[in-house]
Amino acid sequence: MTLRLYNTLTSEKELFDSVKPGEVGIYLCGPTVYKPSHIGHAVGPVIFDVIKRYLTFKNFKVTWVLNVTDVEDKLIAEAEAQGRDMLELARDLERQYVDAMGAMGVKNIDYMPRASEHIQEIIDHINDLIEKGHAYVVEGDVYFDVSKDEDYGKLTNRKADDQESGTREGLVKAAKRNPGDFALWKAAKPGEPASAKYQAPWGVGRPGWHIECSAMAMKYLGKTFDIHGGGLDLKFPHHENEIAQAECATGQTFAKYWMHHGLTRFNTKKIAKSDPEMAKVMESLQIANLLKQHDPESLRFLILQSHYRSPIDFSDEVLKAAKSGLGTFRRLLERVERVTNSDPYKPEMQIERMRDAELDPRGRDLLDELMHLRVRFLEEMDDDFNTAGAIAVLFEIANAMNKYIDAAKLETHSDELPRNMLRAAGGTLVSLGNVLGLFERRPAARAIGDDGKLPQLVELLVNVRKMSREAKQYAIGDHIRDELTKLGITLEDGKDGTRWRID
RNA sequence: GGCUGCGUACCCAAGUGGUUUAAGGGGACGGAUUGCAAAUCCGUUAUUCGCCGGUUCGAAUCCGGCCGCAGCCUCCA
Repeated sequence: MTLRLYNTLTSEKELFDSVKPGEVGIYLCGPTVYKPSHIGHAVGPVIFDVIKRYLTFKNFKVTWVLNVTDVEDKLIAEAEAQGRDMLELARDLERQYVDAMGAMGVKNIDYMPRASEHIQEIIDHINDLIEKGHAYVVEGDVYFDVSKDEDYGKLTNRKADDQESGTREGLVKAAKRNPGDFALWKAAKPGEPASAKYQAPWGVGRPGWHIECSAMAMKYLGKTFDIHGGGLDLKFPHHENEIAQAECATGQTFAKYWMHHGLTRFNTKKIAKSDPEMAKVMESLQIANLLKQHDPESLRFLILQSHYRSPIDFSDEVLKAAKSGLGTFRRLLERVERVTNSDPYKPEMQIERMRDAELDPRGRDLLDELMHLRVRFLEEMDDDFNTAGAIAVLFEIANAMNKYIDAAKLETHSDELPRNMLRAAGGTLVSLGNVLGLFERRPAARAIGDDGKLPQLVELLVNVRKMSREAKQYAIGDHIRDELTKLGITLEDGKDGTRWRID
């Protein structure tokens, strides 16, 4: 099975062939930490987390770099507005970002370099470009000269001349040789904080946007590496400029594959801080706020249920649908746990290891079906990381397992053979889910009240209800159940008694 | 004006030339099960893929035109 991925550079799905055999280097553009992150910021990390998991699953040794830009104009302005130190504010926001990503299961980042801690590398990079005639100094600013780069525009297929003029009006510095030239270094302006001032050979100032990424990517991954990713909105100018800087400096290919994920929208509009309409809902779209009301796995599930290149229209409706869908797996795993008496979240068995002697006819059928579904899952992932297709397969696996439990009457019979088969099936479901960062642990019971007495209270009501039902006083029992349902506690009467769960 | 994408059922969404007279999820409805529910299982919900033409033995998938939506060209994941 071979992995294919869509390369923005060629606008085609290409066969994946790593630069170094068995190793993969990935660079994802991370946040500029000047405002709390919103849900859209989670999309890249979640998808690339899956990409790393899958490549690791395919036995590649993966190095994943996600940068933090903490020296930047808007950050300076925000710190100024809040009367705080720039780097202190940056660290705060970075911590919030890391916590939120961790909660959503993003845990495989190898390096999170900060721009402020790579000033020397940036200066060296700029120096290199100046020496090679690709950049020039004007009054303490350094600009990249696009006219000296024949390949400029190759990522987004654009020529500087065709771009709408006027938008840059007032922003175009007279000192620039071409309107498309961009800053590699910005001279310090009066009143700017000391933490944003660095000494460079051509004067005091700070890096321009773009240069930190090519400098840090090359430091951690080498001059040529495999995958560079980011949001669609970064294609131009950010990634175009990164390519220009890096390739003019090294004379070799920067990133082999460019992957861009779709943008998160709200009411079909991109989530953008500068949009006044969006400003009203921004707060509710902050990850920290969303995590207070929704469990992180649902958010992750929602993101992965569409293809990474498609936009996601975020809303309560889609979130609710994602949560319902996830519930199917959670209930199934609970069922597996009950029936097999083993922890499905720590799988010890997989279907691949089942032997014929351990199977009855029904088990054999399930095994065949699951083997087939497992292959389909991997095929979906091989096809440009089609997580939506992969999740569809997981649902089919869940259906097959539920059917098996029903047909073999595993909830009322205790034959060891089918239970083992179910354990293995659960193991495969969970380990495939793990490739997507799902089903990593038992969902935490929602805490309602901190005194821990809730379970006892529910048990009490369940018992009272049981007594009334035994006395055929169904009205009382139904009342208890209905009222609990209203509180978000669902009762399920099974053959072996009543179970309950909190949604 | 230039450059990108996208438009699949009530909603979300996969599928980019035949293996699909279109996966999967949510919702709704009907059935099995249940005292009744919930959960689970079975079934129904697109002969059709924005519209119009073209290429082809064959198109949701390729080409052209039109309509609609979004992104970039200015900070942006």
